[in-house]
Amino acid sequence: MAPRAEIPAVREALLGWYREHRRDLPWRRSRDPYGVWVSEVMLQQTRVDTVVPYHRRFLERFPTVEALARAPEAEVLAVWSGLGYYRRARLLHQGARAVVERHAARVPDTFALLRALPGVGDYTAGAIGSIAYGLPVPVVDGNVERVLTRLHTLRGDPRASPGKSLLRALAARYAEHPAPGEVNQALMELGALVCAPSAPKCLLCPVKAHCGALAAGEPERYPEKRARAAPRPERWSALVATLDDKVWLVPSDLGRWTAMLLPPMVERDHTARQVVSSLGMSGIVRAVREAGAVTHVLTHASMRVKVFVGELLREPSRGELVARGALGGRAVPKVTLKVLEAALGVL
DNA sequence: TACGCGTGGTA
DNA sequence: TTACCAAGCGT
Repeated sequence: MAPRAEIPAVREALLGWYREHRRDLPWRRSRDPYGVWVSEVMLQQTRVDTVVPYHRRFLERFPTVEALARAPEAEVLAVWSGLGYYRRARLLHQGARAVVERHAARVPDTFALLRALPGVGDYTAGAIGSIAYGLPVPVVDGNVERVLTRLHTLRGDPRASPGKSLLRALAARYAEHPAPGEVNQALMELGALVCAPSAPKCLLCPVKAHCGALAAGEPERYPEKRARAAPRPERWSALVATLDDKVWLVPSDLGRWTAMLLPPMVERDHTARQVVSSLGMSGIVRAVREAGAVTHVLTHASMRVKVFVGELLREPSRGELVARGALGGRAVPKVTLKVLEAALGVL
């Protein structure tokens, strides 16, 4: 099916708008492929405003791909702490090591070699390739998906085949241009600032004259994506055990926080007596009492965590005692901070 | 293909 | 408040 919108005309209007309205973002101030790579991984499923301070800190701490490759994973996770989707950090770290080993510490400049790096999928390979190296390759993220399905009135679920490959082919035609990185960023920027999921600002849109969905009076009908299941409720009990000014944390064996530091916790709705027994802490904690509850919502689960506090009688043989002031330098997810705050007051 | 993976912003 | 969902990836 031939798209209705004329691609060269849309692209020029889009580029003109982008030159005028592009946000001044840290990773747009240079084309350093490593800096672009870090930004693209951080931006996966994460808002720009959230990423900005993390990107700055990350590049201060790991200014080059070699510096990142040299670092222990725990340090990388510590800098990533709070950003979420921690597997991204592990894969970026593995990717940096792969670049040092396979490509003499130079971020590769072909789509295929980028795509072969850990944590780099079609989107990220396209973004690094087009933005850092000017390769005429497409990107299809949530923004591009929304902008192009609306412009070209593409029906059906764009995440399923054949919608996915049609969309990618269409985006590839937009990227056939001397400045593919600008075109790709312009498509994403329009999706972020104007062509929003709900209440799009069509009156301000530089390509409104070309938009099939607007002409039909139903821009919000697109994209026709499947609804996501609600997070399933989970009931947890956590025990915050203290020794002087330190708290006892253990490396998590949950997939979502593998090896990151959490208070001992169990997926049960327990009493104080039960949580001590269930966690095998009889004989090493005393004065255990309930200290409230916290809620932590993830994509696929909604955790309600009952928080218990107790005093350690001695140093445990596993896990580690961490001073409250030292949490900032460690690999600690938000749920740990929430539970500790409920147990101990403001950290 | 469908699911698991964090966190926070917005309506 | 609930629901959606944001510059996705790996399995």
